[in-house]
Amino acid sequence: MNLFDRVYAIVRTVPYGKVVTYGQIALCLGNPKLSRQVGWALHANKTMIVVPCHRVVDRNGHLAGAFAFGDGVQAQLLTNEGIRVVNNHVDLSIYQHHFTSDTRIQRI
DNA sequence: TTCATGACTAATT
DNA sequence: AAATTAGCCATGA
Repeated sequence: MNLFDRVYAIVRTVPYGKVVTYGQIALCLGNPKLSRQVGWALHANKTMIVVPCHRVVDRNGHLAGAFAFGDGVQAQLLTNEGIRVVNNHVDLSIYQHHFTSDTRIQRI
């Protein structure tokens, strides 16, 4: 299975109204150093309708740049899910999704 | 095979 | 606190 497909599979598990970090996904892939490839996978993602890549943010809760979705689009999508987005930033302590058992616990 | 690149992260200025 | 540097590694040329 491709790295990309694994990334998509993980991202699809993120529930409505929650977000995850690239590092978390990388950790689920087995190597926390893969965070860049995670972002790259999402960049190459053509099925953004199926894969909720707007729920993926960086370690600080900052949204992706405008180049990825279009200016303000990701913020709007997250807002529609009930997530408070301020200045392209979300509060991870509230909205970060906690992966279950089979995945390692992410740093807080 | 070697080189450059990137939706990242951590450490240093 | 903000900017820069360095490490990371799967792709594509």
